[in-house]
Amino acid sequence: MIRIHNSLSGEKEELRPITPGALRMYVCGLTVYDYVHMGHARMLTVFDVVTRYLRHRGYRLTYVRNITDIDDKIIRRAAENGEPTGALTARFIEAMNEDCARLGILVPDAEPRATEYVPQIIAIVRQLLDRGYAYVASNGDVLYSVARFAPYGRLSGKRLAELRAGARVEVDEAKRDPLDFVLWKRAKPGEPSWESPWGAGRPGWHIECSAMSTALLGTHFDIHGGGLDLKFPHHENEIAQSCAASGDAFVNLWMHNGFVNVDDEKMSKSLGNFFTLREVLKALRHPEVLRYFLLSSHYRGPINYAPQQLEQADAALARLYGALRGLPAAPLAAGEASARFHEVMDDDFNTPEALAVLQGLARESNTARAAGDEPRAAALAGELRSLGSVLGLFTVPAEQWFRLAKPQGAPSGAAGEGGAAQGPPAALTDAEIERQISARAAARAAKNWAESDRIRRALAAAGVVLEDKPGGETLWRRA
RNA sequence: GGCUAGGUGGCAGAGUGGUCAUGCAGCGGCCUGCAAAGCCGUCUACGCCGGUUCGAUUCCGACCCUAGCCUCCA
Repeated sequence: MIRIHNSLSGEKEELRPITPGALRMYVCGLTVYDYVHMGHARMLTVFDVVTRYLRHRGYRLTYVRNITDIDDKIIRRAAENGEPTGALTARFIEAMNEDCARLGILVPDAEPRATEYVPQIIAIVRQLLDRGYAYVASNGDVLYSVARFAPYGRLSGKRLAELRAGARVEVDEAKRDPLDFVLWKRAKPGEPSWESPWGAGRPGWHIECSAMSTALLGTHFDIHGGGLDLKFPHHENEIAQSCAASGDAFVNLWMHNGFVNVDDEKMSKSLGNFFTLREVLKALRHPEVLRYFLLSSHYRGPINYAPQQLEQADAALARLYGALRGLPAAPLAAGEASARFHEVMDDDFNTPEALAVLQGLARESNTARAAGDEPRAAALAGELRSLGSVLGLFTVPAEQWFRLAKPQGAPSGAAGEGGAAQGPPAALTDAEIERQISARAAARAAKNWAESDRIRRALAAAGVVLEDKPGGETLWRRA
């Protein structure tokens, strides 16, 4: 039984597919006017693991993740650049796809773009007008009348009166209620626009998700996800729109991933503590290190980004790869660890606990190997490998993993600081390293420890660490 | 001000009414020509004050502190 925390009830609930054996999930993706940042990376990774795990559990999951390719920020940025919005968004969609591929994010079953669903958006706006949930304002915008939707505020735990009392909502004379939000925005001169029954305009900020999820998954589906910051008002408004338009239940489970913080504050451009995925990845041995880091805390809690944390993830992951190294691929034998792994993952995707299970498996396998019980070691390593791959780990052959170098000069501090690189040690090629190891092996055979140690020190200075194995074999890794 | 999450050992981070999270770092041991890796052990953790209980880090109440949302945001 899989239990998932539902933001709507604030409690863990049993996952009960609307259609037996199948699941439909919609996740709010990116607004494409800039590069993928760490917050996006967490959202992408969290729902990637959700997808992988639910499929691993046998569900036929349809995963839809939208792309917002028209909005104020896009229009503004395109204007600043002096380029059409389409050129801007095409560029950043491509960049996003590159970043996702590097991070090992599975491609969703559909990635609808708002601009491709304008007819569906217009249809749902019309429906809301027909049903009396929307009105055409004096300025030509079509607005949603929040007061008409009784359950408004249920997801975010807010009441209309409280929200109004917050008084931080801009007063807009065209709105009957300050909390009413735009469904269809009348175009200003020079802005991209589409023809509609209410004149040339473009979709509001929230309606695209209602239109696209309905078009691709139907009016009632299983899971809707996104970052915690979308809970209000975006998801609250989606509920208001979709439920009002269809009269159906809309979404069974709402999942929200926590923020990426820096120095315990939410990452944001205004604070200057903003990191793009690209710059973070540049400092890592492999993107899997970031995945390990992201999965080492629970998806709902905050995660604090710091270079030191990535170092720890690098070391922890190396320990796992170390257990995999040098063992023949063994057929999977699902043991106690698998049962435990499923137990904790079934409980609202407890990835930190799942990683602890993997670490335990590594220790057991190492112990068996040290005792000379290679079949058992191989079986445990096989279990480790197969469970890890459910989380998207172990995409690199273990031997190769240790040949990956950790780049120098990790980005720390505020973005933009281009820390001066320390004199990087001359990188040795694999072949050169192997040659040195052969020379050292000869010295060792002659019990010439001075020469043997000299070579080892020289390699160490170049960032290569040696490990002599019992059989006389010497393994190496880049520190 | 309203609402919502949290405060765990040097660091990160799970979890539980009474045995161990896990990883990183440190220390001791085994192993090793010496190392490294690995294994074993170790380092008196659960914000503060009350309450319930045979027993609370875990349940209840008050308090302090932090973060987030209430405005675009993954």
